[in-house]
Amino acid sequence: MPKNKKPAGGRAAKNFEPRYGAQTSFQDRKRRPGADAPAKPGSKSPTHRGYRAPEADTAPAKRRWSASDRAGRDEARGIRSNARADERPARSFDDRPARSFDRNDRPARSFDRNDRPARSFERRDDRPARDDRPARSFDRSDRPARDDRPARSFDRNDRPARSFDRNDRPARSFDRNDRPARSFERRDDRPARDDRPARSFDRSDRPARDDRPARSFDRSDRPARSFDRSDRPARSFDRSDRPARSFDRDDRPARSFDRNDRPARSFERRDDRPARDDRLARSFDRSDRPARDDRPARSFDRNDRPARDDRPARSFERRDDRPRRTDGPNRSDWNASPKRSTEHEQRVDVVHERLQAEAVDAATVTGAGFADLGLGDNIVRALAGLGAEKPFPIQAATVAPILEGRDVLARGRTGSGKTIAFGAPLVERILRAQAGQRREFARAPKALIMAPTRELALQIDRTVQAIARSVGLFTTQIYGGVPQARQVGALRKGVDIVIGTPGRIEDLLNQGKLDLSQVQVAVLDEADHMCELGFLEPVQRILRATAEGSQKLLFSATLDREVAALVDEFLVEPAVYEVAGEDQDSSTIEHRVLVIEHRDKAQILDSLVDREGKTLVFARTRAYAEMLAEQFDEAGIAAVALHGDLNQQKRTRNLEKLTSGRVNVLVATDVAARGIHVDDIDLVIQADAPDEYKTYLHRSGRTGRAGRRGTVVTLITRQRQRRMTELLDRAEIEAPFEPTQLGDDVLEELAGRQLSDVTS
DNA sequence: AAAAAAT
Repeated sequence: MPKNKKPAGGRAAKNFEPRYGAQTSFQDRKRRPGADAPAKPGSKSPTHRGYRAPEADTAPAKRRWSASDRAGRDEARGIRSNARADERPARSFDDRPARSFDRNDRPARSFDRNDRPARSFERRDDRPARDDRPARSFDRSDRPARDDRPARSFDRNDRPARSFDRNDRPARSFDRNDRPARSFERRDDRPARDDRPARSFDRSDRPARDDRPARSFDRSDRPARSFDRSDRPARSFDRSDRPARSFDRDDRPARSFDRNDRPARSFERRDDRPARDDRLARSFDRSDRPARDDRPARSFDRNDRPARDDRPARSFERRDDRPRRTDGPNRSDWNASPKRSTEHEQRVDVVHERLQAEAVDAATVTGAGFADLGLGDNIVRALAGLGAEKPFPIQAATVAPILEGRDVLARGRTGSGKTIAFGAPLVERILRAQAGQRREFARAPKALIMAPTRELALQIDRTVQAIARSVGLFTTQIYGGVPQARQVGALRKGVDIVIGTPGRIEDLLNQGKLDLSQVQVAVLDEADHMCELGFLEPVQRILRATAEGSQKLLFSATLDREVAALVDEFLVEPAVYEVAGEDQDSSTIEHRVLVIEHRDKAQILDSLVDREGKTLVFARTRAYAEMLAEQFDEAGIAAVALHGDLNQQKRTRNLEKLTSGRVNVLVATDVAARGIHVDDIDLVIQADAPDEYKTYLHRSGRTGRAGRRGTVVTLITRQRQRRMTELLDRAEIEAPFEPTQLGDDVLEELAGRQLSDVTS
């Protein structure tokens, strides 16, 4: 397909060949009547190869300049007047104005890669392009248009219209429904895959495989993947039934061999398995969780926790506490609606084995500074500039092994400083690897960081870029929802660290515009999430494109065996870390569950959201998130939404509105559940309870960051109490269930929480 | 259900 042609061109782009290309296109231009002026100096360049580089640079640059010139230089000047006043005059003095122009932009750009200047730059690039594709440029120039449109506020009022659009959206969601179809294709592909990593596939589908007809039957049965997931428990059920599976396990020894080099983790695990039966009683004691009875698998996992025995006693205490919890709210209600609960039981929430980790005691590492951990002065200064004077425990734990080049798995709870924990040593490592080498034009990236959402990728870049620039390394973001041109342009010039989301990364990879073959360090943030359906396979393909033996770093607040699919294939003797004493008892987050009548929900949300501090509201669907934002607006509370139905510009802008405090209420889907850091969110409201305990942990982790206080309120109906209890158990969270009606004091208390906190 | 590519 045409894509196959592109890679060739793209690869060539790294060498000088594209320049020939540029020259030819330049020569073409030269023949055009309109390009006379730039043509003259450039026409010499092909004949004087010695001068090729500078002149070739000049020529295309001038071409660009004249084009944008025509398209509206004045406007461009206006936009950049400040920067120009500072820098441009001097440089435009150079022989090669255009080039120096680029250079000028570069600082600006790298500066701005996050922010806006890049935008203005992009605009300029687009302008010439606009002639070619008016429609697109129109979309973009939407911006000016927007200003013209009082429409924004009008939109709000108009939202009926929007909601009308939304009615159209079902069509969209229909498209979404097509996706399953995609996954269908994928499934079809899988057979082919049996050749290679069939194992991950094996794992989930093994039972089904034997009965392949049944599989297809399942599929037709359920449009729902969630059914798949719910099958997992079933799977585990199969486990016990099936020697076959244990047989599979036996097959793994090959794999486990790889592993056995590693900490006895896997070993112990295996040793534990027999022991599990013995421990059943214990697990019963612990959880006496209803779910457990239903799900052998889970108790399995729990049993696996023997690892815990090694850990601080806290986990034990936890467990002792838990029975109390179940005493608490609503045991009688568990029996109240068994049907529903079994239905629900089939839903998502899978508890994987915990990774056995070396618990790093915060006390042992206090006192050590970043410099002591092996980071250079510039980086240490950059970290201080980011407000990180002293390493957090997770950082103290991971920096040294990462610098050693080890593969690392790290679990640190939300807001514990994971980004710096991998970002700083990653930069140091790349720096050391490049010591003495010049930064070449069009050099291929040496490090790759992947995150599940664009916002998170952006946020990571903000941190990592600050560190990287302190030592002269460049980062770029590669994520979807925005035009490729600027990203590709940055890659052409050469970057050291790529930060992005899997979709666009793979896209550019396939187009040959992104070369990962030089990547020495690959990071997966929210690694467990990246191993979930829909993410795992692209991530695997991307990781396979990195350099042989590249270092892999997997981070998440909820890191567990779910990452096994990646660990088995990509990690060698990984070091596994978590921070001792990081449990909910030591958390700064207070959890509350309000049991409400569904008919009161809207008004209760209104009263909760009507407050002073920053509030993040989670909804399950995009449509509901949008609806709630609208509802709050109509109730006189400024609110914006964040979800995947918005274009990237709106997403970015709406999140920024909360960050900057222009609004205090953001209603989001789970796109904002993981990783997003907004400094002072003190209340998280779950308008819809999450289905997975991990989701609960991540959502609630948007508050209480870096030791601040925060409150999480979850609204549920009576029917949901049992599920909620189970979920909180898995999350190891204690939360009172409070029957709540409109006008109850608890609503006032929660809405005013920030004020009372300030006084205390 | 959501997210992640673009069209």
